[in-house]
Amino acid sequence: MSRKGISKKDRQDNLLEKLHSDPFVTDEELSEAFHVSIQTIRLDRLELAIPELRERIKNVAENNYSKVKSLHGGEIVGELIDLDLGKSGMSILETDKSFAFEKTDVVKGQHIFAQAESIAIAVIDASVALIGVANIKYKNPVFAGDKLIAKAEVTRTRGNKYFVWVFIKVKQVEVFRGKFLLVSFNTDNSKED
Amino acid sequence: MSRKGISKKDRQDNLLEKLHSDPFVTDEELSEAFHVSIQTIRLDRLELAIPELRERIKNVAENNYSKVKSLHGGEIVGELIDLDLGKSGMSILETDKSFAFEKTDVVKGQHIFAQAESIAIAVIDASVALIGVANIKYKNPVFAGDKLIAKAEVTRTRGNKYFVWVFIKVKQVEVFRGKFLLVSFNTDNSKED
DNA sequence: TTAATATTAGCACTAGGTACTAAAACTAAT
DNA sequence: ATTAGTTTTAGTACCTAGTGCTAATATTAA
Repeated sequence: MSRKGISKKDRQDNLLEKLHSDPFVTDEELSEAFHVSIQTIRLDRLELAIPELRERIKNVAENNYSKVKSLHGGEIVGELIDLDLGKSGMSILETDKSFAFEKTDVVKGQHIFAQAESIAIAVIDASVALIGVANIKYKNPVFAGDKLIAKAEVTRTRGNKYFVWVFIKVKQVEVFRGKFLLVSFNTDNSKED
Repeated sequence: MSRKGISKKDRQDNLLEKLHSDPFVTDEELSEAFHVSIQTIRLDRLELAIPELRERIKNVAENNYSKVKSLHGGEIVGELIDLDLGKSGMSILETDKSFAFEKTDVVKGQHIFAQAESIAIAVIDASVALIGVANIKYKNPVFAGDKLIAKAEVTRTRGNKYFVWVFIKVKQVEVFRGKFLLVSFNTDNSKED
């Protein structure tokens, strides 16, 4: 190994790590951080097939643009594959490492819950439903990579209240079940506050 | 108004709309779309204080990077303000329109659930806990802008099982309560699969 | 000492701009 | 129609964060 600084291999390993945790660093900043010339950094990126800063930023923007929308935005969590409005519905959610705890690869409950909630809302009417009460059981842990299949069924309707059961399975094995009480608002004439 | 094409005002209105729905368009593409020179587009952007393409992309990337992380990533949902490990904890989550349904401004259950789940996990130990069973009640709707204050308390411990109650309030009014059963893994010696 | 590998340097070129000046075209009012 | 004002177009120099290339210099291993 060289006496001045670290070896090429080590530098490239560090480079990968650094850019993974912060994709917003320029070659110049990297060259200063590693005490090498800017050309060395560029050769490293070439070898490791890491795109330039602007491409990296664009990738982050494009990837997360849709991700945030589907998580945070108005859309359903998971892919809607069947819907009989007012009666039943199904959705599929393909999980990956980003849904899970790093150490255990166990998918966080919030994502399973989000899929269940959103299919429950979808079978009623996404725009005007609010969750009232949910009675939830996680039967088995879900791991990153598992494909979650959620089934929702409306069991009772009373006025603007809907009772919806949601079951989620992974390879025929039930991992979640929950009863959702949804209350629909009358957005048209509800200015009596 | 000019006979060739549209007025300046209309073009600028359209420009704002277009860039809002798709921030990834270059000045050149815009100049072609509006049948004006590239300089006109740049003058328009200057007047409307719209940054250049690269800045726009960077903004999208930076905004969503943290959002996705806090929603999707390993961190806690909400801001941890108090923690007595193994006993109790508190967190605050400030909501905005992005947490809510567009039409009703009602905050989605998944976000409230995520805050509750993550404070429950935090009081045990974020790295090795998994949610087992949750018994949930939403007492009152939460609206965009509300500040959610979550309190978690460990009520019972039995082996690697923990019972945690979580209450969430908005201005002293309880909006959520839930009982979480957390099961901690022994990641050190769990290779007996 | 020689050969191979790693690093640095320099140059031309690129996209997608900014900042500025100047000319041309269109519009409205007298 | 002429003048004044606004709007649009054109062109130049400059910027960042690069690519792609060639060539020279260091460093290391045999």
